Amino acid sequence: MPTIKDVAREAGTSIATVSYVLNNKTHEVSEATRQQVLAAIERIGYRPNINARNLQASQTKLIGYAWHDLRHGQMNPVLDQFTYLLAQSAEAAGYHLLTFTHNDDNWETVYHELIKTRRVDGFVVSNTRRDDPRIHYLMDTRFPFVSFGQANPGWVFPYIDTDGAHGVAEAVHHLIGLGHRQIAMVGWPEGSLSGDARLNGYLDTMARAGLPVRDGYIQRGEQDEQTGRDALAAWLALPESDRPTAVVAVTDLIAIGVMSAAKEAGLVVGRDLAVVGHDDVPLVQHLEPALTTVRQPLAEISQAVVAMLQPIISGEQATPAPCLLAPRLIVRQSCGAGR
Amino acid sequence: MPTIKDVAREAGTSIATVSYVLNNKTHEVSEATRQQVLAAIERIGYRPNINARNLQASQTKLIGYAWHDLRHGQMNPVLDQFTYLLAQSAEAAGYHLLTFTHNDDNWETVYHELIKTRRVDGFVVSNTRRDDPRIHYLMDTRFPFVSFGQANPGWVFPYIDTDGAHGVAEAVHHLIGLGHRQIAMVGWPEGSLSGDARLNGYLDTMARAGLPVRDGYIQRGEQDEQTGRDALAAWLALPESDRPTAVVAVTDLIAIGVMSAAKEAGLVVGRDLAVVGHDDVPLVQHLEPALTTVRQPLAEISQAVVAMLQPIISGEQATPAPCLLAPRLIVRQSCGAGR
DNA sequence: CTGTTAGCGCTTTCAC
DNA sequence: GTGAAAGCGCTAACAG
Repeated sequence: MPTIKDVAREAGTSIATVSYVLNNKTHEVSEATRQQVLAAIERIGYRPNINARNLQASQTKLIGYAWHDLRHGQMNPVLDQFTYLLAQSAEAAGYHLLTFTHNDDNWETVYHELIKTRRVDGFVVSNTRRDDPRIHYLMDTRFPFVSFGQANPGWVFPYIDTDGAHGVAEAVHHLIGLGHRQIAMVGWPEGSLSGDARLNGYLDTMARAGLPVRDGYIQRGEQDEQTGRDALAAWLALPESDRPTAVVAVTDLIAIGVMSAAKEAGLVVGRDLAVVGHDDVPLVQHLEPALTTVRQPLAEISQAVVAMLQPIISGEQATPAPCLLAPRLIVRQSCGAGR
Repeated sequence: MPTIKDVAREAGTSIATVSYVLNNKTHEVSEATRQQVLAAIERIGYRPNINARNLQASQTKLIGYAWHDLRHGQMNPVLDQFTYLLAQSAEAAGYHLLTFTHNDDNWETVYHELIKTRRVDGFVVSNTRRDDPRIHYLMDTRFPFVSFGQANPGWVFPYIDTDGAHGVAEAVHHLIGLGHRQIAMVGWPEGSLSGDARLNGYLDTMARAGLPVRDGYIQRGEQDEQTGRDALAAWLALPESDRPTAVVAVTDLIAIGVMSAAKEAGLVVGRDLAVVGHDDVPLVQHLEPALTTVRQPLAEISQAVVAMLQPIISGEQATPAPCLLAPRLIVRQSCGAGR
């Protein structure tokens, strides 16, 4: 592999000069020598050794990103997509993603090792929760990081997040615009950051529109299809005039459960019952009817995360202001054409 | 951040001695000084700078892994899972995964850059196909890599793969053992490496068992639910006595299509029709009935891939012998209790 | 057994 | 405008 020395010899200059044409924007090099060096580089196919460069600059141009846990046979299309987009955004900014894994027991060691050996320049953490120990740890060590997702209201740290309340609000507005007045929601158990945000979006919008949230309109459950089925059963158990004509689900998977159960109960989704999901995960566009859903702006988020991380890494700014990005309602057929 | 110099000063030795206790297995250091150094390291919380180490060893301890393409709103739980396990296996071997992205146009530049700048020590490539240009390119450049998946029969390169034929053979055996004689298969369009392997497993086993593969028993289609639905429709169109009593699908998603359509046609899966899927993707254990399926040995594969890559990276072996790993049949309820 | 020293490949002062 | 040289933090001959 050719080094900078080879280029210098080939171009008949010193290695310093080669280095100058390679990167020193301010340092002037005569056009003649510049061309000479460029030609030499081209001729021998030289590319600077990143490792050497990084050692000298004491950086790595690597962003650490912990894999979300797949152990429980679950899946998380949103995070898969996010990770992919994050890799892209990082690359666009001259970084690469170093993905690593850890479990509940050893996570601190893993982060600690990555930091102390200077393996990465910073971290991106996702899948956050209240009292998230990783965020607490990173705030404590003052190592550069940005979070996709919030933690405790009082904690001051840089994050980007989807404006969950806004997204669901938009969904509810859409349903109201379609003529619905009896709108229900099925969410996650209390205590989830994004789950609560989405629920608040529902509650706020209903309140502002002067629509009642009747008893039983709010159902909760884990992240699976069954939760949607159970919710529908509960709604069906209400007096007929009280039953919701439209429902919004905290995720697509739960919306799928609602739809399946509705079909089995003889309802036609899109006509008898409007359903809105959340996340626009793969395949929901192929459901029958295609699912109207709230799509998180993952591409924008991943870009914002990287953009926010850069000044922190270069030490320009300790804690940039957090930022919520608005999701977008993707209207398909599951809410029909209105009442 | 403390460096080796700080440790040396703290321990009252030379930096060489510190380096010796840190890693030179053969070089003897007196127990007294060793303890001294260890204590100093502990005291100041020193960890060797990976970058400096790597520069000196001209290595990176990074394995490049290109993200599978998620652009088309599809998902690939198998590769998600594999990537996660690969990261784990890499870590166990002292490596980390550098994940990167590329598209059909720029892939060569991306690989070239990664290689020439010595960003990674080697690659793992997955999602391979016949005439795979990435494999061709990597064979050509002689840069260390191992593939999860095969390419052209004539190409000599290191790979690990699932023994697709074996897995489906096991599934068919299982069905035969349950008393089935009329077994059909729905696969991918001709030309897919793993699709063809799985189909061959079916054909071979049927032939050896002396069972006929009737007209229409082999259905094909893309990787979606509809393919399964179409297949079932085709089988239902056969004369009643010719209809398959059991079917194996090339993937779980297609099996799900078969099951849904079967239910809609009034069949009870597990009693009227046995269904076997492939891959054991998340959620299929929660189907009704739970899907019997062939699970690829992804953990073993990821370990084998890393194990195979190591000697190649260290230049010990250019092309280790490829290796097929047997999948495992996960028996659940979708084949019932036998006829 | 321990220390001195020469790099790994690059960037960047500091002279010329 | 160009080059010599001093590191970045570490490893590994080579002496002693």
